[in-house]
Amino acid sequence: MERFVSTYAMRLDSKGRMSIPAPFRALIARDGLEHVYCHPALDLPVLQAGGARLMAGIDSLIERYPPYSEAREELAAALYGSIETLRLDPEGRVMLSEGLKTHAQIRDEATLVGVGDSFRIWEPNRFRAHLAEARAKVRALKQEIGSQGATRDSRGDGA
Amino acid sequence: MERFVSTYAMRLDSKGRMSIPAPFRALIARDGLEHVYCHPALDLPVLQAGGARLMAGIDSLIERYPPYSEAREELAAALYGSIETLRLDPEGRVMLSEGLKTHAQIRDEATLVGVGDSFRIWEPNRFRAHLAEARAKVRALKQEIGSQGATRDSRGDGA
DNA sequence: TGGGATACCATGGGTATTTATGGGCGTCAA
DNA sequence: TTGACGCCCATAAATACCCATGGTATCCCA
Repeated sequence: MERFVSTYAMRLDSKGRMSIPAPFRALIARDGLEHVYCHPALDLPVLQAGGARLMAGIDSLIERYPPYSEAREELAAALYGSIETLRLDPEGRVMLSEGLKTHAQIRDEATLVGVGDSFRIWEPNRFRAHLAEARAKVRALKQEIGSQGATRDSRGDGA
Repeated sequence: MERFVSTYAMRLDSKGRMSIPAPFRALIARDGLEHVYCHPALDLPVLQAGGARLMAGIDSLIERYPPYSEAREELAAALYGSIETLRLDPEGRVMLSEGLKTHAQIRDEATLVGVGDSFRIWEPNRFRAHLAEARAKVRALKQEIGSQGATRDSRGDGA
Protein backbone atom coordinates (compact mmCIF):
# COMPACT_ATOMS: atom_id res chain seq x y z
CA MET A 1 0.00 0.00 0.00
CA GLU A 2 1.34 3.36 -0.85
CA ARG A 3 -1.45 5.87 -0.53
CA PHE A 4 -4.04 6.89 1.93
CA VAL A 5 -7.29 5.38 0.78
CA SER A 6 -10.62 4.37 2.24
CA THR A 7 -12.74 5.92 4.94
CA TYR A 8 -12.76 5.12 8.65
CA ALA A 9 -15.07 6.09 11.48
CA MET A 10 -13.14 6.75 14.68
CA ARG A 11 -14.05 7.73 18.20
CA LEU A 12 -12.35 10.13 20.55
CA ASP A 13 -12.19 8.79 24.08
CA SER A 14 -12.71 10.77 27.27
CA LYS A 15 -9.13 11.94 27.14
CA GLY A 16 -9.53 13.21 23.62
CA ARG A 17 -7.44 10.47 22.07
CA MET A 18 -8.18 9.13 18.62
CA SER A 19 -6.75 6.00 17.01
CA ILE A 20 -5.16 6.40 13.62
CA PRO A 21 -6.33 3.45 11.51
CA ALA A 22 -3.65 0.80 11.16
CA PRO A 23 -3.27 1.17 7.38
CA PHE A 24 -2.65 4.89 7.78
CA ARG A 25 -0.19 4.23 10.57
CA ALA A 26 1.68 1.87 8.31
CA LEU A 27 2.21 4.66 5.80
CA ILE A 28 3.36 7.07 8.49
CA ALA A 29 5.76 4.47 9.82
CA ARG A 30 7.12 3.94 6.32
CA ASP A 31 8.22 7.56 6.41
CA GLY A 32 10.11 6.81 9.61
CA LEU A 33 7.85 9.10 11.57
CA GLU A 34 6.42 8.72 15.05
CA HIS A 35 3.99 11.54 14.61
CA VAL A 36 1.36 12.79 12.22
CA TYR A 37 1.40 16.23 10.68
CA CYS A 38 -1.93 17.96 10.90
CA HIS A 39 -3.29 21.35 9.96
CA PRO A 40 -6.68 22.95 9.40
CA ALA A 41 -7.75 23.19 5.79
CA LEU A 42 -7.79 26.74 4.52
CA ASP A 43 -11.29 26.75 3.17
CA LEU A 44 -13.24 23.96 4.77
CA PRO A 45 -14.04 22.83 8.31
CA VAL A 46 -11.76 19.85 7.98
CA LEU A 47 -8.27 18.86 9.01
CA GLN A 48 -5.59 17.61 6.72
CA ALA A 49 -3.11 15.12 8.06
CA GLY A 50 -0.36 12.86 6.86
CA GLY A 51 3.34 12.16 6.80
CA ALA A 52 6.28 13.15 4.67
CA ARG A 53 4.26 13.50 1.49
CA LEU A 54 1.90 15.94 3.05
CA MET A 55 4.84 18.10 4.08
CA ALA A 56 6.43 17.79 0.66
CA GLY A 57 3.19 18.90 -0.92
CA ILE A 58 3.04 21.95 1.27
CA ASP A 59 6.63 22.78 0.42
CA SER A 60 5.95 22.59 -3.28
CA LEU A 61 2.84 24.69 -2.92
CA ILE A 62 4.85 27.44 -1.27
CA GLU A 63 7.65 27.15 -3.76
CA ARG A 64 5.31 28.11 -6.53
CA TYR A 65 5.69 31.67 -5.41
CA PRO A 66 8.81 33.74 -5.84
CA PRO A 67 11.10 33.83 -2.82
CA TYR A 68 10.41 36.72 -0.47
CA SER A 69 7.23 37.63 -2.29
CA GLU A 70 4.43 38.72 -0.09
CA ALA A 71 2.23 35.91 -1.27
CA ARG A 72 4.87 33.40 -0.38
CA GLU A 73 5.44 34.80 3.06
CA GLU A 74 1.77 34.79 3.78
CA LEU A 75 1.27 31.32 2.49
CA ALA A 76 4.23 30.04 4.42
CA ALA A 77 2.92 31.60 7.59
CA ALA A 78 -0.58 30.30 6.99
CA LEU A 79 0.54 26.78 6.22
CA TYR A 80 3.69 26.12 8.19
CA GLY A 81 2.39 28.14 11.08
CA SER A 82 -0.75 26.09 11.38
CA ILE A 83 0.85 22.69 11.22
CA GLU A 84 0.88 20.64 14.39
CA THR A 85 2.82 17.46 14.93
CA LEU A 86 0.63 14.97 16.72
CA ARG A 87 2.68 12.36 18.47
CA LEU A 88 1.53 8.78 18.20
CA ASP A 89 1.25 6.98 21.51
CA PRO A 90 2.31 3.32 21.80
CA GLU A 91 -1.17 2.24 20.75
CA GLY A 92 -1.19 4.39 17.64
CA ARG A 93 -3.38 7.20 18.93
CA VAL A 94 -3.04 10.95 18.69
CA MET A 95 -4.56 13.84 20.58
CA LEU A 96 -6.20 16.59 18.58
CA SER A 97 -5.60 20.03 20.04
CA GLU A 98 -8.55 22.20 20.97
CA GLY A 99 -7.78 24.43 18.02
CA LEU A 100 -7.91 21.58 15.56
CA LYS A 101 -11.08 20.17 17.04
CA THR A 102 -12.73 23.56 16.93
CA HIS A 103 -11.82 24.14 13.33
CA ALA A 104 -13.37 20.86 12.24
CA GLN A 105 -16.17 21.00 14.80
CA ILE A 106 -15.14 17.63 16.09
CA ARG A 107 -16.43 16.40 19.42
CA ASP A 108 -16.15 12.70 20.07
CA GLU A 109 -16.38 11.17 16.64
CA ALA A 110 -14.41 11.70 13.48
CA THR A 111 -14.37 10.38 9.94
CA LEU A 112 -10.94 9.86 8.41
CA VAL A 113 -10.82 9.91 4.64
CA GLY A 114 -7.83 8.92 2.56
CA VAL A 115 -7.10 11.29 -0.31
CA GLY A 116 -3.88 9.83 -1.67
CA ASP A 117 -0.93 11.70 -0.25
CA SER A 118 -2.75 12.58 2.94
CA PHE A 119 -5.96 12.03 4.78
CA ARG A 120 -8.71 14.32 6.00
CA ILE A 121 -10.38 14.41 9.35
CA TRP A 122 -14.04 15.36 9.33
CA GLU A 123 -16.84 15.73 11.76
CA PRO A 124 -19.01 12.80 10.57
CA ASN A 125 -22.13 14.78 9.68
CA ARG A 126 -20.22 17.40 7.81
CA PHE A 127 -18.42 14.71 5.92
CA ARG A 128 -21.65 13.10 4.83
CA ALA A 129 -22.91 16.36 3.44
CA HIS A 130 -19.65 17.10 1.71
CA LEU A 131 -19.45 13.63 0.23
CA ALA A 132 -22.89 13.85 -1.30
CA GLU A 133 -21.81 17.02 -3.01
CA ALA A 134 -18.53 15.60 -4.19
CA ARG A 135 -20.20 12.52 -5.56
CA ALA A 136 -22.57 14.61 -7.60
CA LYS A 137 -19.61 16.35 -9.15
CA VAL A 138 -17.90 13.10 -9.93
CA ARG A 139 -21.03 11.87 -11.61
CA ALA A 140 -21.12 14.96 -13.75
CA LEU A 141 -17.47 14.59 -14.57
CA LYS A 142 -17.91 10.99 -15.55
CA GLN A 143 -20.66 11.91 -17.91
CA GLU A 144 -18.53 14.63 -19.40
CA ILE A 145 -15.66 12.27 -19.96
CA GLY A 146 -17.93 9.59 -21.30
CA SER A 147 -19.36 11.87 -23.94
CA GLN A 148 -15.99 13.12 -25.10
CA GLY A 149 -14.73 10.12 -26.98
CA ALA A 150 -17.03 7.68 -28.63
CA THR A 151 -15.43 4.30 -28.44
CA ARG A 152 -12.42 4.86 -26.27
CA ASP A 153 -12.33 3.30 -22.84
CA SER A 154 -15.89 2.14 -22.67
CA ARG A 155 -14.87 0.53 -19.42
CA GLY A 156 -14.91 3.90 -17.80
CA ASP A 157 -13.97 3.54 -14.21
CA GLY A 158 -17.47 3.02 -13.00
CA ALA A 159 -16.69 5.22 -10.05
CA MET B 1 -3.55 -13.74 -19.63
CA GLU B 2 -3.60 -10.05 -19.08
CA ARG B 3 -7.19 -9.03 -18.77
CA PHE B 4 -9.96 -9.90 -16.42
CA VAL B 5 -12.36 -12.01 -18.43
CA SER B 6 -15.12 -14.52 -17.84
CA THR B 7 -17.74 -14.81 -15.14
CA TYR B 8 -17.52 -16.71 -11.89
CA ALA B 9 -20.08 -17.58 -9.25
CA MET B 10 -18.64 -17.36 -5.77
CA ARG B 11 -19.88 -17.96 -2.28
CA LEU B 12 -19.27 -16.00 0.88
CA ASP B 13 -18.68 -18.25 3.87
CA SER B 14 -19.93 -17.71 7.40
CA LYS B 15 -17.05 -15.38 8.10
CA GLY B 16 -17.84 -13.29 5.07
CA ARG B 17 -14.88 -14.47 3.07
CA MET B 18 -15.01 -14.81 -0.68
CA SER B 19 -12.48 -16.53 -2.92
CA ILE B 20 -11.09 -14.52 -5.77
CA PRO B 21 -11.03 -16.83 -8.81
CA ALA B 22 -7.54 -18.11 -9.52
CA PRO B 23 -7.25 -16.41 -12.93
CA PHE B 24 -8.09 -13.06 -11.35
CA ARG B 25 -5.62 -13.70 -8.56
CA ALA B 26 -2.92 -14.36 -11.11
CA LEU B 27 -3.44 -10.90 -12.57
CA ILE B 28 -3.35 -9.28 -9.16
CA ALA B 29 -0.17 -11.15 -8.32
CA ARG B 30 1.37 -9.99 -11.57
CA ASP B 31 1.03 -6.46 -10.25
CA GLY B 32 2.99 -7.51 -7.18
CA LEU B 33 -0.04 -6.89 -4.98
CA GLU B 34 -1.29 -8.84 -2.01
CA HIS B 35 -4.60 -7.11 -2.00
CA VAL B 36 -7.44 -6.17 -4.27
CA TYR B 37 -8.67 -2.62 -4.67
CA CYS B 38 -12.42 -2.36 -4.47
CA HIS B 39 -14.92 0.45 -4.52
CA PRO B 40 -18.65 0.85 -5.02
CA ALA B 41 -19.75 1.92 -8.47
CA LEU B 42 -21.20 5.39 -8.47
CA ASP B 43 -24.50 4.66 -10.13
CA LEU B 44 -25.09 0.93 -9.99
CA PRO B 45 -25.42 -1.58 -7.16
CA VAL B 46 -22.16 -3.22 -8.06
CA LEU B 47 -18.57 -3.17 -6.89
CA GLN B 48 -15.57 -2.59 -9.03
CA ALA B 49 -12.37 -4.34 -8.15
CA GLY B 50 -8.93 -4.90 -9.57
CA GLY B 51 -5.23 -4.28 -9.24
CA ALA B 52 -2.76 -1.66 -10.36
CA ARG B 53 -4.65 -0.79 -13.52
CA LEU B 54 -7.81 0.02 -11.69
CA MET B 55 -5.86 2.29 -9.41
CA ALA B 56 -4.02 3.87 -12.32
CA GLY B 57 -7.32 4.68 -13.96
CA ILE B 58 -8.47 6.48 -10.87
CA ASP B 59 -5.18 8.33 -10.59
CA SER B 60 -5.40 9.55 -14.15
CA LEU B 61 -8.92 10.74 -13.58
CA ILE B 62 -7.75 12.81 -10.65
CA GLU B 63 -4.67 14.06 -12.42
CA ARG B 64 -6.76 15.77 -15.02
CA TYR B 65 -7.12 18.56 -12.56
CA PRO B 66 -4.43 20.89 -11.30
CA PRO B 67 -2.97 20.09 -7.91
CA TYR B 68 -4.81 21.75 -5.03
CA SER B 69 -7.71 22.77 -7.23
CA GLU B 70 -11.04 22.35 -5.57
CA ALA B 71 -12.22 19.93 -8.22
CA ARG B 72 -9.22 17.75 -7.66
CA GLU B 73 -9.61 17.70 -3.92
CA GLU B 74 -13.23 16.71 -4.15
CA LEU B 75 -12.51 14.07 -6.71
CA ALA B 76 -9.74 12.66 -4.59
CA ALA B 77 -12.00 12.49 -1.57
CA ALA B 78 -14.84 10.87 -3.47
CA LEU B 79 -12.64 8.36 -5.28
CA TYR B 80 -9.76 7.56 -2.96
CA GLY B 81 -12.09 7.79 -0.01
CA SER B 82 -14.34 5.10 -1.39
CA ILE B 83 -11.58 2.65 -2.22
CA GLU B 84 -10.93 -0.22 0.11
CA THR B 85 -7.92 -2.47 -0.03
CA LEU B 86 -9.07 -6.02 0.53
CA ARG B 87 -6.21 -8.17 1.71
CA LEU B 88 -5.88 -11.59 0.16
CA ASP B 89 -5.47 -14.35 2.70
CA PRO B 90 -3.10 -17.25 1.99
CA GLU B 91 -5.93 -19.10 0.25
CA GLY B 92 -6.74 -16.20 -2.04
CA ARG B 93 -9.83 -14.95 -0.29
CA VAL B 94 -10.93 -11.45 0.66
CA MET B 95 -13.47 -10.06 3.09
CA LEU B 96 -16.00 -7.59 1.79
CA SER B 97 -16.75 -4.85 4.27
CA GLU B 98 -20.32 -4.27 5.39
CA GLY B 99 -20.41 -1.08 3.36
CA LEU B 100 -19.40 -2.83 0.18
CA LYS B 101 -21.83 -5.67 0.72
CA THR B 102 -24.63 -3.24 1.38
CA HIS B 103 -23.95 -1.24 -1.72
CA ALA B 104 -24.10 -4.28 -3.95
CA GLN B 105 -26.81 -5.99 -1.88
CA ILE B 106 -24.60 -9.00 -1.52
CA ARG B 107 -25.37 -11.60 1.13
CA ASP B 108 -23.72 -14.95 0.65
CA GLU B 109 -23.31 -15.24 -3.08
CA ALA B 110 -21.65 -13.06 -5.65
CA THR B 111 -21.05 -13.06 -9.37
CA LEU B 112 -17.64 -11.85 -10.50
CA VAL B 113 -17.44 -10.53 -14.02
CA GLY B 114 -14.22 -9.70 -15.78
CA VAL B 115 -14.36 -6.41 -17.68
CA GLY B 116 -10.80 -6.06 -18.92
CA ASP B 117 -8.80 -3.84 -16.63
CA SER B 118 -10.92 -4.73 -13.65
CA PHE B 119 -13.75 -6.96 -12.58
CA ARG B 120 -17.18 -6.34 -11.15
CA ILE B 121 -18.83 -7.94 -8.21
CA TRP B 122 -22.59 -8.38 -8.44
CA GLU B 123 -25.36 -9.83 -6.41
CA PRO B 124 -26.27 -12.78 -8.69
CA ASN B 125 -29.88 -11.84 -9.34
CA ARG B 126 -29.05 -8.26 -10.06
CA PHE B 127 -26.37 -9.39 -12.43
CA ARG B 128 -28.80 -11.57 -14.32
CA ALA B 129 -31.18 -8.68 -14.72
CA HIS B 130 -28.42 -6.36 -15.75
CA LEU B 131 -27.11 -8.86 -18.25
CA ALA B 132 -30.50 -9.35 -19.85
CA GLU B 133 -30.81 -5.64 -20.26
CA ALA B 134 -27.36 -5.31 -21.70
CA ARG B 135 -28.03 -8.08 -24.19
CA ALA B 136 -31.18 -6.40 -25.34
CA LYS B 137 -29.22 -3.26 -25.99
CA VAL B 138 -26.59 -5.13 -27.93
CA ARG B 139 -29.26 -6.77 -30.02
CA ALA B 140 -30.83 -3.45 -30.78
CA LEU B 141 -27.48 -1.99 -31.64
CA LYS B 142 -26.68 -4.84 -33.97
CA GLN B 143 -29.92 -4.49 -35.73
CA GLU B 144 -29.29 -0.83 -36.16
CA ILE B 145 -25.85 -1.44 -37.54
CA GLY B 146 -27.06 -4.26 -39.73
CA SER B 147 -29.73 -2.17 -41.34
CA GLN B 148 -27.34 0.64 -42.02
CA GLY B 149 -24.98 -0.99 -44.38
CA ALA B 150 -24.16 -4.35 -45.75
CA THR B 151 -24.98 -7.77 -44.48
CA ARG B 152 -21.71 -8.46 -42.78
CA ASP B 153 -21.72 -10.42 -39.59
CA SER B 154 -25.43 -10.48 -39.02
CA ARG B 155 -24.79 -13.78 -37.33
CA GLY B 156 -22.85 -11.99 -34.65
CA ASP B 157 -21.49 -14.07 -31.85
CA GLY B 158 -24.79 -15.11 -30.46
CA ALA B 159 -24.08 -13.36 -27.25
C1' DT C 1 -8.59 -45.13 -24.95
C1' DG C 2 -9.70 -45.87 -20.33
C1' DG C 3 -8.79 -45.37 -15.60
C1' DG C 4 -6.32 -44.19 -11.75
C1' DA C 5 -3.36 -40.90 -9.69
C1' DT C 6 -2.42 -36.12 -9.12
C1' DA C 7 -2.65 -31.24 -8.80
C1' DC C 8 -5.41 -27.34 -8.22
C1' DC C 9 -9.13 -24.96 -6.45
C1' DA C 10 -13.03 -23.32 -3.66
C1' DT C 11 -14.56 -23.81 0.79
C1' DG C 12 -14.80 -24.59 5.93
C1' DG C 13 -13.32 -23.90 10.60
C1' DG C 14 -9.94 -23.49 14.68
C1' DT C 15 -6.68 -20.56 16.70
C1' DA C 16 -3.34 -16.81 17.21
C1' DT C 17 -2.58 -12.03 16.50
C1' DT C 18 -3.85 -7.32 15.73
C1' DT C 19 -6.69 -3.45 16.52
C1' DA C 20 -9.57 -0.05 18.56
C1' DT C 21 -10.84 1.43 22.77
C1' DG C 22 -10.99 2.14 27.82
C1' DG C 23 -8.86 3.19 32.22
C1' DG C 24 -5.01 3.64 35.89
C1' DC C 25 -0.90 5.81 37.33
C1' DG C 26 3.40 8.40 37.25
C1' DT C 27 5.71 12.66 35.76
C1' DC C 28 6.51 17.19 34.62
C1' DA C 29 5.37 21.96 34.57
C1' DA C 30 2.72 25.82 35.75
C1' DT D 1 -1.33 20.93 43.82
C1' DT D 2 -3.54 20.47 39.86
C1' DG D 3 -3.98 19.51 35.37
C1' DA D 4 -2.11 17.94 31.03
C1' DC D 5 0.26 14.52 29.07
C1' DG D 6 2.86 10.19 28.37
C1' DC D 7 3.29 5.43 29.54
C1' DC D 8 1.48 0.96 30.99
C1' DC D 9 -1.97 -2.62 31.08
C1' DA D 10 -6.65 -4.73 30.07
C1' DT D 11 -10.24 -6.40 26.91
C1' DA D 12 -13.44 -7.48 23.33
C1' DA D 13 -13.91 -7.68 18.69
C1' DA D 14 -12.12 -8.00 14.32
C1' DT D 15 -8.80 -9.88 11.57
C1' DA D 16 -5.07 -12.94 9.66
C1' DC D 17 -3.01 -17.28 9.52
C1' DC D 18 -2.92 -22.25 9.79
C1' DC D 19 -4.57 -26.72 8.45
C1' DA D 20 -8.28 -29.73 6.58
C1' DT D 21 -11.67 -31.41 3.03
C1' DG D 22 -14.18 -32.50 -1.05
C1' DG D 23 -14.77 -31.81 -5.74
C1' DT D 24 -13.10 -31.30 -10.41
C1' DA D 25 -10.18 -31.18 -14.04
C1' DT D 26 -5.83 -32.76 -15.77
C1' DC D 27 -2.24 -35.70 -16.65
C1' DC D 28 0.03 -39.96 -17.29
C1' DC D 29 0.59 -44.52 -18.38
C1' DA D 30 -0.80 -48.85 -19.44
